[in-house]
Amino acid sequence: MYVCDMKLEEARDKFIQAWGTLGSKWGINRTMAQVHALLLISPEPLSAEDIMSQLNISRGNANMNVRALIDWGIVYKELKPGERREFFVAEKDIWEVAKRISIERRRRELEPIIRILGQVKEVEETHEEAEEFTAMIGTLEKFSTKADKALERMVKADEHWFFGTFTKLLK
Amino acid sequence: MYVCDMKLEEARDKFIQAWGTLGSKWGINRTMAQVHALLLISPEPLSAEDIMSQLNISRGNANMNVRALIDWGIVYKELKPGERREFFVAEKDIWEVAKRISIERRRRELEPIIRILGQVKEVEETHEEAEEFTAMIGTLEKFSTKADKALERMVKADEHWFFGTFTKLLK
DNA sequence: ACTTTCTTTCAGAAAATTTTGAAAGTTTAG
DNA sequence: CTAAACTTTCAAAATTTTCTGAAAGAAAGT
Repeated sequence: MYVCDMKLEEARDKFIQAWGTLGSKWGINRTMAQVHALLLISPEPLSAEDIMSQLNISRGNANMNVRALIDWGIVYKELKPGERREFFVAEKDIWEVAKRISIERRRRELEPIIRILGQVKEVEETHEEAEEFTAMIGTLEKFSTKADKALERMVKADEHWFFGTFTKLLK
Repeated sequence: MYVCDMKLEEARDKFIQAWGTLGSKWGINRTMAQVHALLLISPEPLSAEDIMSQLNISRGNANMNVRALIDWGIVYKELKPGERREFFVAEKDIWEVAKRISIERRRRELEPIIRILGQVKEVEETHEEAEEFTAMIGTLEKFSTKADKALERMVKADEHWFFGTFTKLLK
């Protein structure tokens, strides 16, 4: 093994590790984030076997997390001609990745809470105590809806979706 | 127990539950989010005891999570004259809450990854393989830095806008 | 149809995170 | 100083999440 390879491997590992940690702080599991990191920095498509051996994880785990990444739309299956097995590549356009993640999280997390706020706001208004409660729920609902709309606009806008609308978010 | 109280309690519970679930999807633990929800919809400051009994959690757990919320700057200690024990109130201005959360997450999560990307980019450039790697790391670094700056600007821009409405929201 | 090669599933195991509760620490009052 | 009233800490227990690996499923070649 060459000295220079060592350095590159070290850097790769460090990056994969860090990306995994970041992911786990954002409600994405560590391994899923690591698989994503590995695919991001791999110039060539990787097979399930590659992912398993490079990250030291089981077949089932690798499969589950690759599938989840495909669900999120940030990893693609790739078939090589003359090869039976599947290979995987990450979406390399980071803006696209961020966009897809924001779409997914909006759908999975923001929308459910908005729905529940709507339900909960319909509590009987016959008590004084309820007034403060519904006022807060109303505020939260307004906020969530605004955030939701802002995200939606962001995603619909083109190339500069992020900056064009992100800075306007709170105005 | 009155029928109308039931309905309000139901709604409160449902909201607390939902907020807890949301939190757990965002890397905030369920109980911490529930304590936050409870304080958000409580017109009066609550004591540790109140939180323990309303959420059915232990003293240690209540204390730990209240402290974490205080660290995040979205819950405050409040001392009542003539009372020995401490009471807690949530920041009721949702924009302020969102701002504080974005400040905290930027500091705790975005900054560390930017630091690591910087380190990792300094890998030896003597191999062809390394080129693709450093290119991707560079892209990620640029993206993260931009996101970081955007968040910073957002928070700063908000400060101006925010002062106008600040006083009237504090009752 | 059968074999080979690869993918998916899922129940149980392992790991990580969260919670508890009792003990230790702190503060205030007398 | 001592007791009373709270708050904080932390090791062990409970819970939740994640991972494994063997078995079942699918697809392609012969």
